[in-house]
Amino acid sequence: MNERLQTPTDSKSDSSTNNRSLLRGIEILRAFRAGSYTLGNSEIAERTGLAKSTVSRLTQTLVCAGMLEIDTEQRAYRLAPATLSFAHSMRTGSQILQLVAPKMRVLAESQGINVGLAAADRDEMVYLESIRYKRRVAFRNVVSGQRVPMELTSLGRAYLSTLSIKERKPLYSIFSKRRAVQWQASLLNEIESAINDVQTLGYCAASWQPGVVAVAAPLYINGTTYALNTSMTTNENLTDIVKKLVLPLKDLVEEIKMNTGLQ
Amino acid sequence: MNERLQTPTDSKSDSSTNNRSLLRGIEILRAFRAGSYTLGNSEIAERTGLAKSTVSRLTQTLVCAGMLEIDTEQRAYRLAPATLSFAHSMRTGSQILQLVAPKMRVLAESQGINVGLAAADRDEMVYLESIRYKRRVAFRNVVSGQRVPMELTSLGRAYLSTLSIKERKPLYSIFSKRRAVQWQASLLNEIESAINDVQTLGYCAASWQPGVVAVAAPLYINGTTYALNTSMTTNENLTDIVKKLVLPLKDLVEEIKMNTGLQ
DNA sequence: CCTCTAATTCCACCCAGTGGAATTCAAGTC
DNA sequence: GACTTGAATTCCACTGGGTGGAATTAGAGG
Repeated sequence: MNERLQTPTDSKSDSSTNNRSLLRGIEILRAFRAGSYTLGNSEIAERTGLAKSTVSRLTQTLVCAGMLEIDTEQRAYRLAPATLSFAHSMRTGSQILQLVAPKMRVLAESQGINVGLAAADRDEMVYLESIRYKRRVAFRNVVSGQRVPMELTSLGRAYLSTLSIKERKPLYSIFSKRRAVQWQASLLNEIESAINDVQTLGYCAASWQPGVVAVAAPLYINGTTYALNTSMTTNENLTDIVKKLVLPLKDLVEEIKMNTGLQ
Repeated sequence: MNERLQTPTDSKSDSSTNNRSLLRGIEILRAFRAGSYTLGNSEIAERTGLAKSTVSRLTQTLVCAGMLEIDTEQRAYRLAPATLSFAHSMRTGSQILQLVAPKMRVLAESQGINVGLAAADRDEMVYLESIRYKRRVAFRNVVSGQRVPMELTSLGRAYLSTLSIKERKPLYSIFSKRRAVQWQASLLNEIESAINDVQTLGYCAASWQPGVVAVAAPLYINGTTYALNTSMTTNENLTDIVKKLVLPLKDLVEEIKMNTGLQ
């Protein structure tokens, strides 16, 4: 059964056994990412490359199914409340989150750092949870479900380090297209070096947002690979900060492995 | 275009224009509700009434699409991280939430009560946001996306009050099946009386969980109906408490209507 | 090693889904 | 009010993708 488990990127390729309409319907839902809260049929058609008539029919079906709703003002579709409840049952049911989230909270509080847990979704990382240290509740933005680029973040690179070269390849080709300029210049090297770091030191560091330093490590539980990170806002030297972040991260990883009967 | 907007319950009926496979795929996802975090193919087949071979193929497709993942331990499927990111983009993009959530927070804080915003999904209500007053952050459970029964809650009844009799009918038939005993005895009367309350007083009250009293009012924005509620934990007399909850609720509704160019 | 259950694959049937073209709709614009 | 424009929907003939039942395989437990 394991060999049937899909790696993030063969999603589209494997058109043999897959139900075309269902794949397309999901692809339409996926078009509603950050920054595209409402979409019209033609824009969806453009993004997904589907025929307009097909999109029209599928969006109707998705409305019926309660996954989309119509924004009468904007003459467009948006994600329906049902999508929220999927996230809710996923979060409340997730054994990993149940186990790890409290420990993350404790660590964030005691060390004064941010702690995050993410998983891969195709070519991006998705936060399952992220505890931001010392943010006023009112200002705390919801990060659960937020996407960050796999190729730039410590989380993403930590995840990449767990893949075989064969699995990495298709992802690399996506990255190189998306960041054509940086790729040859430095990005590929950064990633490979980060992967090496994880394999030798157990973690990697990155700072993809100015003033924020993060270190991350992979976590293999129940056949799924996650990535844990610790981070903080700072303008100090990167290497100094890393020291403050690494030990807490390693401790957390160890503690979690203890609790899961070490994989 | 408006008449194409689907009311919650004709979801399944309208098999004419709809894509069967896509509907079925979504229905499979919907089987993963609270309490069913992991499901095997046979259990899914049972719940959805689909043929086992069909379920097998569709779950494979959903894994491919990144909506499900395989739990190797449990020999079953669970919702994938991508579902979280749908919720994220829905929440961050929602104009209503952007507008209302801060006001809800202020109200909860100033009045020492809980404030919630929900929308209908078929025969249930789904919380978009719920501000719980005075809960330690660590104990605060995530409620966004939580489902509550439409027929029992003030939220649900406030929503029902906005529907035409024709739209209510199919929902009533669901409720009467689900709560066969209570329905004839009292439930139908309670609901009708609540609807009447909303139409005359602008709100309705209910206490479906012991020790928690809630009042709710409908809210029509951008062609979609939401419901707002205020609630608190108490063991005082219901009617006394209601007074404390009603004014804040009405103020909030008014304030929101002001900001949306009153529909 | 055998048994039992669950999951997957096979297969023939056939209708559901497809995309292009035509039509309808909504909203500006003169 | 008629015209124009862009989008969304519906129509239609074609065909290949999806279906469910039966057979097969895989895995877990005794």
